[in-house]
Amino acid sequence: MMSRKDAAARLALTEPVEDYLKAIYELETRHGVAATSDVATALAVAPASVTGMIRRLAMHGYLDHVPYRGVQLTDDGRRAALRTIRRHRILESYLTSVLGYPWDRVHDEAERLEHAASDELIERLAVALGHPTQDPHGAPIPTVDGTVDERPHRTLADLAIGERARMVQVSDKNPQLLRYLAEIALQPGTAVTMIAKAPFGGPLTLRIGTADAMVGPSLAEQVRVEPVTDARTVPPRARKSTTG
Amino acid sequence: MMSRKDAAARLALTEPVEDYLKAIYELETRHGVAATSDVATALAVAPASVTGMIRRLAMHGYLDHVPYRGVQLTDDGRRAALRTIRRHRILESYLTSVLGYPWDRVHDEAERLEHAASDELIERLAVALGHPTQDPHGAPIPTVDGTVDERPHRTLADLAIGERARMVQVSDKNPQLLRYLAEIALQPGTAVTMIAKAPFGGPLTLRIGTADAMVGPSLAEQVRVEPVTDARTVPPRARKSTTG
DNA sequence: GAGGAAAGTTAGGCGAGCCTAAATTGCAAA
DNA sequence: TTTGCAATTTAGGCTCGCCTAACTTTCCTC
Repeated sequence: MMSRKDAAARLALTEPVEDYLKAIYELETRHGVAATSDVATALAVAPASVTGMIRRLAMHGYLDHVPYRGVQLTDDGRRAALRTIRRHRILESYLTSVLGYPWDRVHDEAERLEHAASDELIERLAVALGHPTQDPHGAPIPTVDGTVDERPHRTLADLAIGERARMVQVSDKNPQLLRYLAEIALQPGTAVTMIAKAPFGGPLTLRIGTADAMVGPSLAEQVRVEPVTDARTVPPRARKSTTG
Repeated sequence: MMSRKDAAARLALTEPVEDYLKAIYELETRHGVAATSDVATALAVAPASVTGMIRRLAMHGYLDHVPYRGVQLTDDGRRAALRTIRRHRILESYLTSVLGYPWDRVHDEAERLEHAASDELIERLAVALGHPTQDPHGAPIPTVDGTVDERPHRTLADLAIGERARMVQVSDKNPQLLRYLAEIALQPGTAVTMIAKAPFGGPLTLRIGTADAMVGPSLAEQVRVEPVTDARTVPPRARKSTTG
């Protein structure tokens, strides 16, 4: 029998290890529990590989694992995952705000840099940005001590006709979607009004500023919104050009 | 028999591969040829590990290897090495000039980032810096097409008494040395005059600006200088504060 | 020229992460 | 309750990059 304390040395936070913890964290916040096969899909590896890594992560106290039942992050695991996510989002913010990257191309770059950057670098970037609270896609940036505001949000598809809302977030992983949103000028902070919904899950018509845009239902499901509480649109943070 | 063309696929430029090519390039420019044991020392691995990697690199056309005689980079190998060195030096420049890193702490950070950064990122940093030609330690930055000015320079220890010279370069790998140089205000572009040399390889006295500084002979050997051709000191490039 | 030290290579092994194929388990529908 | 499928784990194997130990080669000295 091998308890987590028998582990010879602390597990090094290698690139694969950080990627697993991040993926498990994201699945856990979305579905409450991370399934082996979902982790495998997220990381593009075989399910058997996930089982192997899960065993190592659990042995080192990052996960609680009940065989055949799924995994849960421990406090240690959650802390490690949030550290990686903070790095990722700060990097994305810096790349867009300071270096002029378009928002559809920052994900892959941040994905690689997040494993190589030191804590000092990340904090210098955060300072240069004025300690941003959201990344360019509207995702909240965890603090250094590991707290995040992961409120669930409604999607664009949930809006009733005539309802007004403000876009708050979109996944950073779909460049094509991001390019389309840039085209119709829909970004975090933008207010939208639902104009019309075609029946049977057909396209939706949105008013964005003074223009109308037609969007498919699958797109609408990927865009998160929140109610507009004040009269006028207020962007959640200062934003620079993301044209590249 | 296996020629380099039989290699199934192109060798991936992984982190170790880039490190080996860079180390071999640096040894080659210093000593004409890279010895297995010197590569091993530079990378802190066992000589047998170097032999193994050399075989792979030679098989893929990055090196010419004559067993027991040492290695030479091919054009492909030199190109790959210079690409990594360019990334390293641009990163060091950005970290000091834009993010305020002290020059004794940029090496390790750049060492990790150089493997993760995309070409696009490196070129954006170069643009932001105005296409610098030297890094903070005075090392020349290779161009995108792989050319560098690697002129050999005399060292501070070579100066005759009364001789005036301009510091051009110092290794980025010795933080302690770099901190001391910062303390006596000696950096690339600074003019110095040799005031006195103690006999039997004793300490040297230098005039830097209006102050005199005593330096050991081993330090003096690590600082490269060139003759001062014009009347006044001209820094080779705009420089920002490196206090951190 | 011979001998030995130093340098380089070969042999054999290890861990991390990945794979496929073959069990095993859990769940849901009949 | 049984049965079958989907999810998961185990078994066994691979490559990369590293190691130590044992060997070969080179080269320097006598």
